[in-house]
Amino acid sequence: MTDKVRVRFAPSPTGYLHVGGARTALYNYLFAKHFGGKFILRIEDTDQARSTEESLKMLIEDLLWLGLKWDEGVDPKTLKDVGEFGPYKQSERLAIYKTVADEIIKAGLAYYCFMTDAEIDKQKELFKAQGKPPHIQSPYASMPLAEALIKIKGGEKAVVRFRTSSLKKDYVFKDLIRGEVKFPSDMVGDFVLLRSDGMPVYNFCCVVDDYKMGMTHILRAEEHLSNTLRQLMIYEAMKWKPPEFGHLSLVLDEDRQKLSKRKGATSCHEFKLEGYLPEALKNFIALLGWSHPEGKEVMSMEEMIKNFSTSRVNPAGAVFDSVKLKWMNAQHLRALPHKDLWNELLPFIKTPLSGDQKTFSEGGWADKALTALKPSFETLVEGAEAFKVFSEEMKFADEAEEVFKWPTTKSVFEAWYNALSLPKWGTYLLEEEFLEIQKKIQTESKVKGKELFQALRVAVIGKPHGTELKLLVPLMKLENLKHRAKLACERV
RNA sequence: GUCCCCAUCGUCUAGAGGCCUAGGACAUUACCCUUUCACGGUAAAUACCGGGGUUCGAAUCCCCGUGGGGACGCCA
Repeated sequence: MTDKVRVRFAPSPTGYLHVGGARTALYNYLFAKHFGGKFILRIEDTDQARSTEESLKMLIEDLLWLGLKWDEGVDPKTLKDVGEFGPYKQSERLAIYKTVADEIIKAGLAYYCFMTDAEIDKQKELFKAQGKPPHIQSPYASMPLAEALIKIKGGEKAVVRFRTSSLKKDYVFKDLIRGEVKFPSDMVGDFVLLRSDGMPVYNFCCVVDDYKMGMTHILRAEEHLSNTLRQLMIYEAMKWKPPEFGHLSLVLDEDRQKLSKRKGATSCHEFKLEGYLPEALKNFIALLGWSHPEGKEVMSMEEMIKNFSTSRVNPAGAVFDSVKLKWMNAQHLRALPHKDLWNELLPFIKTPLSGDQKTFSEGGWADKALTALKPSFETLVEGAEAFKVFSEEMKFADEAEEVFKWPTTKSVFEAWYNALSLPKWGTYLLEEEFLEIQKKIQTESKVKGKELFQALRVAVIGKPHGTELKLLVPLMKLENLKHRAKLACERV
């Protein structure tokens, strides 16, 4: 086993990656890369009712989109194992768990339990009524192993339970994020290691895998904090040295509840569809519980890796603020070189663009269009919306109604239309040509100020507010401008 | 119910006993830039959950409350 840092992200594949899970994955990734260690993806699919290959593919898709590539785990395409500690899917490691369970049974630290669900429920209710903790007290705890084996040979189903009754002490460990945490051993009852169908249970396979896969540090969500006691007991039973643990706080919604699917977007997939950049999502999620030593907020992955430390991870729960995420996205969007921004934006633009518009070149159409429109959108979806002005039919906004009422508007619209109809223009109007027309309308119609500018804008984009016209107009095809001007004339 | 974790502006946070008259960011408001909007700039407003200790001195350490969260599964 190596001294190098080895950490893992161990999701159970039940659908797209949730932002809470994404943060756990990200912190593990940052931690691994910070120390030059390995980031491993392990698939916890022992709950066969919920785990499907379809879900696994969705999960992998999100992880890759985020750019959190793992060094060991499954191949994204074939789902075959990559790395020397495999298999990495728990459903393929059943024999390993069985061997370890047998060892614990042989040592007398676990036993076969034949209790039925009904018996368990009855006992729990009884204990609860007596104000006792609802811990199972199995009558089979004292059954000799040979006897239990005979029952099993006879076809009876049994779970394997870990024996906690003989352990009477506190379990203490130093959490990387929370400091010393102490659990009394009677906090838990005899818990299940192996289900009656032979499938291992989370707390058991987690320990076996973390140990066998050589994990040095476990960074996981707080909901697992109390599970650590059971896991520590298993490490002790096997005389294995436990890794170091760090428990991350939960990501909460606006009501300070654990983030759930019911309220807004919670999966990375949704943010991808809404036009968020993975770099922005990662940056934002990283800040949900971690901070840069100098308080820097907008960061690249390199900066996060360089500065990541569990000592700067906050133990308190963090509310997911989608407004700030949007701001963060805008920051990353605007910092992107136009060529890259254009490549990101293009798949979101559904309206037709001509060939000269689509192809990016320095100082070309797309470059200029981004300069003009970039400050007005914060997501790629909003960006695509902004680009509709170049190809989609114009709709007049409600705010335009007031402009239509001005007595001067009709003459502005007509002057604009007439100017555009002159035969001397090319496919596009140049900025100087537009300014010239504007000037001409002003002097000839004697309209100025907002009566002129807002009316012109309504004739161009259907709204009195928006991008500076001298930037926008030269990007619009003359025929489009003419068409729109005509529509405007028809309205008054 | 039992055990565990957590607690600084509305939100994310800085803060390791004196640098705190509590700093930054998002959001909010005002102003500036701009014949519009957005971007950008400047400024304002807003927080140490409560009570006890310890100390010359507490946001920071300890205790007790309170509040929030988590766990108590043949889920993970």
